[in-house]
Amino acid sequence: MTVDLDDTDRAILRHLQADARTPFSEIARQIGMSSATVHDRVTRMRDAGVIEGYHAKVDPRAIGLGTSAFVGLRVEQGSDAAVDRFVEHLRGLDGVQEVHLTTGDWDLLVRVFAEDTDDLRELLFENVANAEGFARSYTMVVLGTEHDDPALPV
Amino acid sequence: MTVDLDDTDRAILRHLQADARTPFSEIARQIGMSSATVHDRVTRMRDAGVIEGYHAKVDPRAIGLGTSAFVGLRVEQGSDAAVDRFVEHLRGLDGVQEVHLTTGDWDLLVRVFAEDTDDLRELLFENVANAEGFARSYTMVVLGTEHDDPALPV
DNA sequence: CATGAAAGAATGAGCAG
DNA sequence: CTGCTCATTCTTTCATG
Repeated sequence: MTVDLDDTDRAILRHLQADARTPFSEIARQIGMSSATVHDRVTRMRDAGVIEGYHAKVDPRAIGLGTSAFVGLRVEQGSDAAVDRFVEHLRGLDGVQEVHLTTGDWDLLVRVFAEDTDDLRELLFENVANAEGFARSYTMVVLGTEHDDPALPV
Repeated sequence: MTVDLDDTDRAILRHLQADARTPFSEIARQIGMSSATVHDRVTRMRDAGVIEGYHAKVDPRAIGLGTSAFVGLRVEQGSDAAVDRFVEHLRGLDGVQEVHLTTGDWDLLVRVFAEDTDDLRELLFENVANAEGFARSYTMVVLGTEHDDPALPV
């Protein structure tokens, strides 16, 4: 699971995190290596699971998802199995982007997207609060995203 | 800001969200259009800001970031200017990936990555809690990410 | 929105340090 | 073992209908 990465690998990762469609030849030029080498390193990092994928980042508002929120969720009698079943249910819901198990007041912290507050209410009341195992929720509506850099510090 | 997207655009977005390096020719084949058309649509959506970018998704653990957390933050006398200054400070910190303004108990909800709990403590105590305007924080350590789909439902 | 052509990139084999 | 050169194939890109 742990992978050895040298400075070359890290430089490549920085480029691909910033723009996953940068031509390998361009990355090669910038780090002073041949594109074959870049190709090689990238292949190795994909195979090793360091690079999990390449994804277009879409503006939620542009596709009509103007509302988003973080929702803290508590599951009844937070047993492992109960939480698992609940997570499975959440995973199937449109608009649920991330589900995290966390320490603190809730068992789960969930990131959701919705068209508007009506849509959000529907998602929460009809699809989350009605689910088996649900105990209570705490919704933090996102008023603004001030920073969102998909790149990790490599 | 609002852009009209037809079914073709949406199909293209689904492909690029799932794998941003899918050749346009392959997308074209799957949606029954020429690659020139796909190229055209993609260019338009990039220019319109619908597609904000393409990013490699890197496994945090593979690069030594085994710990992550959501941190709720309260800013002293939560005036706009005070929050803005605080956000600016957070933006400059390594490991701070997202900063959201939210409703609820905190002014800000922040997603952070760290090497381990020691590194997380350092980030929070030395770089966040010491900053001007800081009032209090509430840290939710991520014990597990059960779901993390970068694709929005288009 | 498609066709077709020109430019450029990805990919893989084999070679060199 | 790691990176490079080279050649093939495939993709991107753009002018045109």
